[in-house]
Amino acid sequence: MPELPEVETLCRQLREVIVGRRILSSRVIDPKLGLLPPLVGKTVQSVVRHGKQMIWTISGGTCLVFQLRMTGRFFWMENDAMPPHARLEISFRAGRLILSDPRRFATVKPWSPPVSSPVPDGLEKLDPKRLAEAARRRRLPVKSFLMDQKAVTGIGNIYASEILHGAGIDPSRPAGSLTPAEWKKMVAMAARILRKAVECRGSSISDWRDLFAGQGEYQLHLRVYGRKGEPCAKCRSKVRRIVIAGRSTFFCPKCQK
DNA sequence: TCCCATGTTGCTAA
DNA sequence: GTTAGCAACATGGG
Repeated sequence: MPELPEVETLCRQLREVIVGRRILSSRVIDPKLGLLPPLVGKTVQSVVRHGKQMIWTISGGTCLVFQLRMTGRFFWMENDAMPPHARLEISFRAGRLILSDPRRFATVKPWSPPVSSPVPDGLEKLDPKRLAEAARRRRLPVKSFLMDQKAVTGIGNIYASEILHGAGIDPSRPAGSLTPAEWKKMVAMAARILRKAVECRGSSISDWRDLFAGQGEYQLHLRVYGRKGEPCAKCRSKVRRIVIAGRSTFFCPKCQK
């Protein structure tokens, strides 16, 4: 489920309620999630995002790396209710944090050193020249390249379609065929769209909810994703749906070349 | 019943 | 080495 804007939203909200707070108890409800080191009495020192991963630094030097995959969500609970599909519960003085995950794809892993990565993040200032170089001579569809977490981190299926539409680029084009000007446009659109989506606290197209169970609003701004057969916002041609690498891909055949 | 789903990994074959 | 295609993971909604 969550792509960069959704994970960023959770990180920002989590910082408000758990950073600097002591853990009173922790309980892995579904062991498929992963095993946790002892956390009771420790403090959450920081919550950062890299791509779609969320990384907590815990006092004493441990890091926890969360991957929410398709349906993982965090909920902050200040009463005794338990959301459905709860997989992990961590209690603080002010409330409980629940990781809920219907499809059970989410993972958490302890990690000893600080997590760092040379892969540029979609919210950072991407460098069009670096991207063009990484894509050079590659024939895979540019949409797959954008979603390759080893090329750029954080862009998933929804925002890939949106960014390509914004940049006017056909998602099936070989990644290596884009001109420097097209990479420049792509980087500008990625920054604009992802920033706006973060401001909107993500896209609630089916069931995404933020830490406080609120809906995001970016679904109201989606131009092509999920809009098969509807008129393109730019040229009124019909939006098409195709499948690339097994994933639904939405684009306008007239204004994306 | 079937198809679809905001993700990732691993295998096989071209 | 690169890429496409597929299955797997597991569950719920239309």
